[in-house]
Amino acid sequence: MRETDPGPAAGAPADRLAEVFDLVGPLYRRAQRKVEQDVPREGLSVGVRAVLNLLREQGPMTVPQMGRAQALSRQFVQRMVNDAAERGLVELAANPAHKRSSLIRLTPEGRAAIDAVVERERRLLRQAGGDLTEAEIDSCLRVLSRLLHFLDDVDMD
Amino acid sequence: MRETDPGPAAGAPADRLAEVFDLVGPLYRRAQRKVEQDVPREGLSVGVRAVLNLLREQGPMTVPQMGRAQALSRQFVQRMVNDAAERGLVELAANPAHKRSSLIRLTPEGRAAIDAVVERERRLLRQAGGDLTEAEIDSCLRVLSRLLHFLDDVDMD
DNA sequence: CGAGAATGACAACCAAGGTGTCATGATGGA
DNA sequence: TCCATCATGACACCTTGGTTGTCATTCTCG
Repeated sequence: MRETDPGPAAGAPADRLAEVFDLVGPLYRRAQRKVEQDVPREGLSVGVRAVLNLLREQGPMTVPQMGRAQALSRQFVQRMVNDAAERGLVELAANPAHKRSSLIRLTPEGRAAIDAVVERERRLLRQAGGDLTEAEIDSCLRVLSRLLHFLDDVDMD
Repeated sequence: MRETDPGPAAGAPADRLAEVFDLVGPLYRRAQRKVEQDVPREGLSVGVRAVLNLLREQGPMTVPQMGRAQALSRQFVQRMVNDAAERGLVELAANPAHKRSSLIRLTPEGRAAIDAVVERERRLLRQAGGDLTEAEIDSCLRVLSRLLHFLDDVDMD
């Protein structure tokens, strides 16, 4: 009767991948809520947190680079960076490669702020980890990265 | 110098879990964009798609149930359901368990619409699947579910 | 039966994030 | 070297996913 019959086994790989797909939404919302209720302690917003975290992990980079890295528009990242700069969390550094587009760098205050946030998140995740094995988490990372890169360049039909 | 030193190995489980955490944002955004550019063919919005998909997978349920299932507010789901109902994609069915809160059910049109969407998504995901093994995807599902349920009940601090 | 919980309806609101545009400055090719 | 072009920053506007708050109703259960 139905044209697509997932069946009780739900076996095919693409179907399981679809399950992953469906988990992303709820997960994102809850994660965001957690971050939202934690991050204000340092006076950050979710967007600013994302930017600082990126800088924390990848080192100084330009605004457009960050946009690409996080799948966000250049302009949005710019706003977050400006906001962070006003609060003294990041600063501009000369970019040898491009004169106009300066590198954004964490200030000591910025580093302290994002470190505090990340540290709390990790404490939380440690609890969540439970009996999950490294191998499982690695697989998860592989799957998600694959999905991420794939969604990046493919257009739907 | 830094209080949290991830180190080059990035080994500890909680750190890897943090990586998963960080992937969720970009993934969500790209996934959402894909869905956004696909879903209008059936005249759906992202929110309506989520509702229909839920009904498709879990069968008829009430609005509050759906909200809980997707980590969305009751009211938001209600809006989506009302919207879907206006378009004839879902219909109300008497709920034996609660007289006031009716079960929401897919109409044939609704089923056709969501099936079409899901089918296209699956075609896409099949491509994305590539050489990912079932086992990897399973691990991924386990990790994400764990994370999801954990974030659900725990409060920060 | 009465109190309190659950539901639907509706309004107000918030914030994430995108888009469009402009001016300016960088860059690379003829 | 100069010009066409691209990339960047700045700013305004908008969309919309999603929440919160409130009220009236209805259900449920002690």
